[in-house]
Amino acid sequence: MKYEFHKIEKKWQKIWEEEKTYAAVNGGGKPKFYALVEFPYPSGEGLHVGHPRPYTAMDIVARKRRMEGYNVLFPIGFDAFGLPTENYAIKHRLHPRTVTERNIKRFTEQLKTLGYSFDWDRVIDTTDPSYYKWTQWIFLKLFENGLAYKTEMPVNWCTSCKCVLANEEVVDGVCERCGSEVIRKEKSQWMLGITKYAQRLIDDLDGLDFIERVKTQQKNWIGRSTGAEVDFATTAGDTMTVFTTRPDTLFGATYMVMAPEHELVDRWARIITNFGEVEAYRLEAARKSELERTELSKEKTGVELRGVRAVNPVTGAEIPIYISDYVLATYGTGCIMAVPGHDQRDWEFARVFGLPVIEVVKGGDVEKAAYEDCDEGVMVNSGFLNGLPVEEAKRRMTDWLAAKGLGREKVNYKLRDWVFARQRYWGEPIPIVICPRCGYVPLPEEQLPLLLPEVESYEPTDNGESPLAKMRDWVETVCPKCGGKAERETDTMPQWAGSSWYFLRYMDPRNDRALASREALQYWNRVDWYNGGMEHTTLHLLYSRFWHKFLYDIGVVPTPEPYAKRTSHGMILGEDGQKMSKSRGNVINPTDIVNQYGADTMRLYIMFIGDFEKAATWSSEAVKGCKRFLDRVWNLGEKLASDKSGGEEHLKANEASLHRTIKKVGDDIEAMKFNTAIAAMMALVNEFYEKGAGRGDFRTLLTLLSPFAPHIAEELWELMGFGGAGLCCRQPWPAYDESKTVETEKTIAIQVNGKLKGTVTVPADADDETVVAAASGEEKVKNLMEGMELAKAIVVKNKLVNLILKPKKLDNRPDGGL
RNA sequence: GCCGGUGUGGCGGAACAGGCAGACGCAAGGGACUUAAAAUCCCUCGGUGGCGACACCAUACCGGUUCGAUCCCGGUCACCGGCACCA
Repeated sequence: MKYEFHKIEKKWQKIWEEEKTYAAVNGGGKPKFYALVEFPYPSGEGLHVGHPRPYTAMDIVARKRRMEGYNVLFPIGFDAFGLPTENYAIKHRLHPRTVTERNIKRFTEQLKTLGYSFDWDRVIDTTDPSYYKWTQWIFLKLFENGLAYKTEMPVNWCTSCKCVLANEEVVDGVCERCGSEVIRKEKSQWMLGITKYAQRLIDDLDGLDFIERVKTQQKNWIGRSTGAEVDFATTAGDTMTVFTTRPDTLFGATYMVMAPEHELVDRWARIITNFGEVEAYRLEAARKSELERTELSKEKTGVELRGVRAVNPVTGAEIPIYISDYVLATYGTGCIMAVPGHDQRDWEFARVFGLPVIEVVKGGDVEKAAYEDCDEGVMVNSGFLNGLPVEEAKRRMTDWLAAKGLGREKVNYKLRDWVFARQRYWGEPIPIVICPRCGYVPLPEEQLPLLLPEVESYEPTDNGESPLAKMRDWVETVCPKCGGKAERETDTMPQWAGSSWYFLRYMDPRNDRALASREALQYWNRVDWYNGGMEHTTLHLLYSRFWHKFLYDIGVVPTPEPYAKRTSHGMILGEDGQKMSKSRGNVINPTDIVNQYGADTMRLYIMFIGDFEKAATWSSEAVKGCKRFLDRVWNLGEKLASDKSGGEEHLKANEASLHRTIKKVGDDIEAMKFNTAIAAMMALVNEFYEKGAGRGDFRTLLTLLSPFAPHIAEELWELMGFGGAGLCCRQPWPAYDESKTVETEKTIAIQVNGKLKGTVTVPADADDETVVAAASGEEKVKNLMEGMELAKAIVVKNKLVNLILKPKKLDNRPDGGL
């Protein structure tokens, strides 16, 4: 009989579905384990070969945990709001709902052919009103707690999507999604106060089992820096407060710079004698897109504000004030003290405008470049700081400023609040009513979900308003507070909203009274192991940690952190080593591979392809190797099945390898070294072919293989008649005996003077004398020892012996020869 | 520029508390079985020299520590990822 994977895979998928083999139960005596993968965006292209890599990996982990006796929750769902669907719907004159349903159906079918052990009873869809009701509910809670607010501010505006973007969505000055130009636009926006959580988002990383690069990337993104705020008096009477990480260099501050947008510029409009010139510069800066602003960063530009000067609080000197776009309005206080001697940007600006450069830290040559080093160098030209090292000077100056009431210690973050509104249709409506008398009024909870209205056209508008704004009978409503005429908020939430809490919904997906019951939240507690892409580190992963902390603070969830462990997989590249894309024509469709070789081969290959954490290049040729391996397993199984003894004997010859393989496969799964786990099983099968195998040996192999290739494992399990009606995936994970993983004899390497000369077989754990004697007895070593004596022997137990030889002293020669 | 990471056969990749470099697989070559092909099975497979048992050179490059270095240390080069005028 041939290995008919099509028939076998369909058969077992049907059985698992009917038996609900992998359904999780909320409660019971077993310990719980929550394994999570990032739920897919159901795009029109269907499943991508990038999906099966993390999904198969976590499926293997989930299956192993079940065999180890855990009650496993391994859910899946769909993150279905979003622009591609909406754009596709517009183009084909369909409703986004229709498109979404069709895509979800297709994704579901494709995922099912891969035999994942998802709990299909818990599937969620973020666009389902019974789901987004709770997304809206969380928004109301954020609003209630002052963490959702609306403000007028410059935002990133994608010219093609006609929609604002979060800072995290702007990459290299262009839209992360469509690659179009992003410009700055002044707009009234809903914001979420993630910056209030900045410190906790850094601190709590310490207790988590996240891979290191995720932690550092999040820390860098949040970008904490400590320094001081310093107040500068001005001749206009207003105080200019700046943030600096180098208060020690205050004596070297020779001028000030403000962001062009800074409000003080407006306030001083009448005092500034060259206001026309200033306005012109401001207009020019505002017109620049993100891209231009970063690209044109070569030469510093700016305009002095004539008529106003600032006073350096330590020197008492009056110094000029400039505006320049190298100072960001959104960081710190929007203005800086410039220390051209010790900040390269200030140095460049000073050179363009011929401003004085004062050296206040000795060690560099401020004529040639700014000297920024903090570790070496002592203070000069700095009054009471002279002679101090930099770190000490920072402390002294901060204390001095605090004592005088001119400054204070300050921590700043690069992280900015989260722009939480999109001017598009296919997203969660924001449940807020704008009342001319009461302001922003939250919708009462009982009115949730606030449904998306049926709209004729989803076309984005050019004036920056959501398509919902055109739905007058939806927009016009009454104020829940005063009952007067009012309007609904017409922006929708960004795609990141639904995915910021989805893992909680899986715990209790059909609950209509809460996002999940208290018991369910308590029971599943938090995700034990979450695997996902590095590209989500500063977006989804950070956002969802923020939401979770908020939910913890208001007593909804029992833990301050949502994920105990986070790992990440590398990308699958096309056969040409390039990122897969339609335009390159190098896209691999996993369903094609399943049809040609079967799901088990697909699963095995995607895990065997290389180091899980690194990018890997797809090879259509190499897939065959995994298929051959399964063929060999199948053929061996058939042969053994014909033995009707029904016994489960083990061959003594396989004992050590078998125990070693159990250990290796188990350890490798935990370390996500799936490629070497598979290699170990391949080696074991090769050994079975050489030495033969007992039915018991094969039984163990099947249990090890079943998380990787579950269909063939079940079929052979049944064919062999193991475990009666019990499925292979219900068997306990095999145990190994450490003492049996060691061989009784070891082949060790012989080195002479550090060079490999051969090998010798000795009993395991043989002592040094035995090893040296055995090595010295080897023919080749004997020859090399001719005329030499053994100076030293280094023995590494069970591994190697190194004999250090040197020429024999001719000690019978008479001294001096006299 | 800053912060991470990675450089190993024709290819994907193993081996890292310093201890036989190249597991496992792909491709390639040879052989067996076939009328033939596919499939399967067996053998070879880092480089150079030699008929040969063998010798020498090889883990991006240069140096160091060590009995011994792909691994540790110093320097150089290349590639990948993240951040990027964050004061």
